[in-house]
Amino acid sequence: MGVRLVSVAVPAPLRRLFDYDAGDLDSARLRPGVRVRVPFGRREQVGVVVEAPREAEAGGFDYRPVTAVLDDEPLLDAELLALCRWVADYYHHPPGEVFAAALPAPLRKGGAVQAGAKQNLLRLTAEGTAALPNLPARSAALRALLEKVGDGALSRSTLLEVMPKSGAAIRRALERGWLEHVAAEPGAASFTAETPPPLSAEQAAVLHELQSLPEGYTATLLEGVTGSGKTEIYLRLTAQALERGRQVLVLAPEIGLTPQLAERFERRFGARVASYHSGLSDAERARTWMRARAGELDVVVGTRSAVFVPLARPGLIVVDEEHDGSYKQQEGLRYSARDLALIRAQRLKVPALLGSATPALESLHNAATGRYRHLRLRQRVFAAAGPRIGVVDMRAQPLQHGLSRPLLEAVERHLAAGGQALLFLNRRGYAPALLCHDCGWVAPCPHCDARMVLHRGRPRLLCHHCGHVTPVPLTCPDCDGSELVPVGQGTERIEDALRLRFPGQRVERFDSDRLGRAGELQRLLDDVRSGAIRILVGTQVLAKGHDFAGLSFAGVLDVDQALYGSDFRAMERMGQQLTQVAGRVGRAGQPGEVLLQTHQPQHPMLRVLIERGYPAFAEALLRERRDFGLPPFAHLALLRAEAPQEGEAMHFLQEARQALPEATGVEALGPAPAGMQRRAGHFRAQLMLRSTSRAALHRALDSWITRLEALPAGRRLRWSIDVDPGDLF
DNA sequence: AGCACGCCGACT
DNA sequence: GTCGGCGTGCTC
Repeated sequence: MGVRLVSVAVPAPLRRLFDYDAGDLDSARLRPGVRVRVPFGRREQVGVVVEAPREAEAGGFDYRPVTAVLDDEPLLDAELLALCRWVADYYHHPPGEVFAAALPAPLRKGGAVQAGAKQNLLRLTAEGTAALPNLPARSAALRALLEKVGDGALSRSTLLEVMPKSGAAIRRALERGWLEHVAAEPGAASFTAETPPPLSAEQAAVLHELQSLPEGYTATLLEGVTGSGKTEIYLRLTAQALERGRQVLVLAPEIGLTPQLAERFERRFGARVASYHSGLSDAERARTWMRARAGELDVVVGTRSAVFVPLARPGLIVVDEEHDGSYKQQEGLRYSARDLALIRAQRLKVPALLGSATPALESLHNAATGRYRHLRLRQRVFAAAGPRIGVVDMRAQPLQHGLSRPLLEAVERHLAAGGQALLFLNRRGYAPALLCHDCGWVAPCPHCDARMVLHRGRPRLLCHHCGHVTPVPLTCPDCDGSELVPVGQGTERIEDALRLRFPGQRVERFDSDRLGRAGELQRLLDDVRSGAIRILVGTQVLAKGHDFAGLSFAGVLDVDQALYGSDFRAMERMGQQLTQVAGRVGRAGQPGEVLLQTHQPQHPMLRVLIERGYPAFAEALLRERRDFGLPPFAHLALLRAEAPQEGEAMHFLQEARQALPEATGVEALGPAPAGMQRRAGHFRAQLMLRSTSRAALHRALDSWITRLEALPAGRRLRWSIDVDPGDLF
């Protein structure tokens, strides 16, 4: 007597599938991709059917029956299902957890979410157009709203993202008949669409080349300097895809960039566009996921996790700012959304387009070896040529709060000429350390090998690694001395210093502390564009893709910090950040200026970057990577471990190293304590595997992990595998 | 990850 | 004498 068994991915940290008795459930209902409720230990779980039911001999094992089938149609189509299985395989991650990562929370929990409901765009009516000039001065919100919509119809959801808190104004405008709802049309060329701007000759050439690619999968790296009009290329290609009745998936590195992108796509096509990122509610995400799956959306713009959004009619996948490190998830399932985007495009047989002004070394290498087509946009569309880049030798420079005189003078000069200035410092808070002048004590984090950072907005000491907070001590806990001095500069301190130095000029800070609330960034960006904000101080938030038309100066306050990062990607990131910051600068007809503060003005890599630009810099770095056998010339995987007791992680990793299968072109390095050994109360260490052969690396990982799971030492601590690690610490 | 089972310390 | 500490083992 046989049984019918069905393989289910159950959300548990176990690298295997579980078989259930299909009972008398119809095989047509238990298709792969369908969610099921199944008993699992003492509880019930929602899992995903991964393989069609199969007949099996009733052996000694007593399989438990499937409790309920949750979907009539597979929730995950064949492509998404295969993608998830591939991800579980490639990242050596528990399959159930991969499915959990791919599904928005409500679906993961077994809920049913309706797609349906057509999307409405808001459009300015004739009455609205007439009312706009006569609005009283105090109706600022209403005016801003009507002006925004006047530029082209937008959906309510995008509107709320780019203009937070405009909900009331929208309601009022609808009541007064100044705005109206229009149904978003499927595909391109709806009546609401804006007219595309003319292309530069260079853009036209690039577009022509992209449009004459063969059907099916192609991968293209679009290397375009800031302001060269990459987005316009995305839009034109999207137009083509929509005309063919296809959907487009656009990935952006961070939440702050998606609303503007979504806005541009909506404006252009009046089409059915939605954004997908962690700033949205679970319900919104689930709805977008379902609508994309049903083919009701034409364009999805989203961050990392959007790479798992199903597409009913896939036509194009775009990865904007493809070099950005935030495409790599840094915990749990450590996937790279950029890499997955390419895998998906390949499997879906659609083109993939990777855009960046500063491509990742991996992508440049892929282009050089012919895996990607390499297209370039070298000219800026509006601004004059790239900025003049100068270096301030900080040695023997008197500093005011980390600001040198040449830098302050440059800011002054540019402000006087009507420009705006940006100061970049990748360090939040007021000061990175608090020091006792009497005994030399420095406030440490009790849980990490790190110093507490002094914050002044809400005065406190904060650990940037574990979030530990303490009040600011008035006296030294060691010697009772009362002279505690903030050492070094963070963005808050620079902000204060600039306010003092440039009274009457609006200075604003852009970092994750300041931009905590959703929409705050959009508001500040509006004030930058209107010219109200004269000086911008901020962290990498400012190096990411925002356009500032009036910016004529950028200062990078601490280049050295990046020059001596301990990670093998530190130099690459430094070059990308400097180039991105420099790219923000320059107005029409005026080239702009960049100053880099450093104690190492002769640093060879810095010289290459400044004198010969990012492409030459990247080439030099690639040679270095080749010499040291680092990616992209070798492939890495990391076994990370952390334990509350010192030495435990190292001990486990020693055992793990012993358990490594016999050398098969795979080399083990370590174990070594992590760069910051103790973090959040855990001691951390890692063991690196390296191979020039991806296949060999994965073969080794496969058998190794099986042995690791059997290792008793492994059960007493947390360990994880990181394939293609983004950084080594 | 949960959740139960199991075998040693301070409480009504 | 029990309540409960978290080590260990299992989940079709």
